[in-house]
Amino acid sequence: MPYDPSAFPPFAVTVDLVVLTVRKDALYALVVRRGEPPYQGRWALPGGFVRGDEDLEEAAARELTEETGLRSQALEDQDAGAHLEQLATYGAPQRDPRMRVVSVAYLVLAPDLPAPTAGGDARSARWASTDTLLGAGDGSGWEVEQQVPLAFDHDQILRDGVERARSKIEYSSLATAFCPPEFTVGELRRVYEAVWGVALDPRNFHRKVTGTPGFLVPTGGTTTRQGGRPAQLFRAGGATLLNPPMLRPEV
Amino acid sequence: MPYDPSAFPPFAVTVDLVVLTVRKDALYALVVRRGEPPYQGRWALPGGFVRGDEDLEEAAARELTEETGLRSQALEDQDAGAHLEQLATYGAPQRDPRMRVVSVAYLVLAPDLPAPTAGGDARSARWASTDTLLGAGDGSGWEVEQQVPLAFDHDQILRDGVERARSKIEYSSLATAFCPPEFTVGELRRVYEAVWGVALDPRNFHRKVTGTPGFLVPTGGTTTRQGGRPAQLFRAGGATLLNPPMLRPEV
DNA sequence: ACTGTTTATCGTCAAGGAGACGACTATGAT
DNA sequence: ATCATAGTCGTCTCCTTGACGATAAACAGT
Repeated sequence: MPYDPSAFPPFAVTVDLVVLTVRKDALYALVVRRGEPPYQGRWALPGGFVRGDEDLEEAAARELTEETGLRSQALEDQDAGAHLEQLATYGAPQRDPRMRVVSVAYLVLAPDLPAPTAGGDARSARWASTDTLLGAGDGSGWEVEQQVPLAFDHDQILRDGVERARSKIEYSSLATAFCPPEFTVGELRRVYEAVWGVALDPRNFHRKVTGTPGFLVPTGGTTTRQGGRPAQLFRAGGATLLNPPMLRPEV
Repeated sequence: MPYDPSAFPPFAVTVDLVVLTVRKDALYALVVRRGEPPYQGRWALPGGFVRGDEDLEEAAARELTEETGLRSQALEDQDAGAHLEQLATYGAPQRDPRMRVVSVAYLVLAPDLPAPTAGGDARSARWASTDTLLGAGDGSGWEVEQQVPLAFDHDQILRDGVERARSKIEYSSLATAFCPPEFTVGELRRVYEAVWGVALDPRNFHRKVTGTPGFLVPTGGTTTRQGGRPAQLFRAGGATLLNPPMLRPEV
């Protein structure tokens, strides 16, 4: 069958990025300010059109580098670079008022290090606390700063990304993607605490992560950067699945 | 900014369905025979183009009904109808030789009941064992029936769908989607055994599922359709998350 | 130098879940 | 009546978890 454009409606395909990091004991997401309509002046997730000859993940990695200077490696080698995985695809007919756009969202987990704004095409980018962005109040609505929703359906995408991160660190070693190449058990614990928004017992956490084969590999070094007694430094081990999982405390 | 078609390359967007069911103690997937090039005569996953005014999930539900007569309900009410959820999106530049196509795959879990082929536009459809389709041998390659790969990248999509189903029944009550509205503990156990390809201890399984609050609700009836002592009938309870999860045996 | 504070790490104990498996029950088939 | 088949209830042991005491090694201040 020859190429018959009349047989299907044309779509634009974009990638949107949920880039998460942990700083100041809270979960932060990268947002950029939109310089043009629609939603001009509003904050949005970074993203852009997929090129004609480019794979979806390639496009996501390209946008990530363009907007943050970060390199990604998807699942493969575990060296420097952020974790990147496909999140979900959003394609409601009216989600972009200009035309029919299907957006493939990717989730990126990165350590804190990168400078907030780096790349070229985003005029202004910043890290924003996901709690603030999503108005994660207790329902009483006392929050000082009334948050303007993100552009398009990006609030929903962000929510889905945060939820994916929250559940995924339960049964995988992905939390290490939020840490620098070398980190202490305490730093890793603070990642879990920030992502889940709970306090964990340091002793039980230490027992769990050091007792899980392949999760952590000691590098021999120690550090005192957190204050207190010097802590052992670790690298992420080869294990990607945690069995049994790290249990998220109830409610 | 006005609609500027030159600003982005046009894509076709399709949905592909991984429809899984359990029959004869094995996991089966729905495949249709392609009546036209490319891959003419080869088996493929059911699917089709997303219409211009249609949401992605709507398109998936429509294709499902067209090809199987099944109704779906996504996450919402838990009555008759198959479970439908988004799986992943595939968009490698050359995955369809005719043009640039991005396909949003959906996963459907259905009870055995439906007649293998129902709907209209698929000339020939059948249930095929996923083990056969994916050539799940032990690596020694002794299998009798040399399986021809599915069209396009559908082998990969099917693999991803099966893996999603396998992992998801661990920590959710989704296995009940493979069962008729009323079922016994034994039937539910056979679902787990078929999906995971392992044998489970009937006594421990019984204790686990009946002891998890909200998983199963007794209907009062009993049945003897499996032979042996009559078994209690249950419906799926409201709980969707299993905590603690059902543990998949090692290896 | 001593004291208090902070963070890391090791140990103990009790409660609960899971795997292994014995025993009993209620059907249909021979 | 006997057997085969499934379902259901218990028991025992091992392991993991959660709660929490105790010690260790750094720093800040007095």
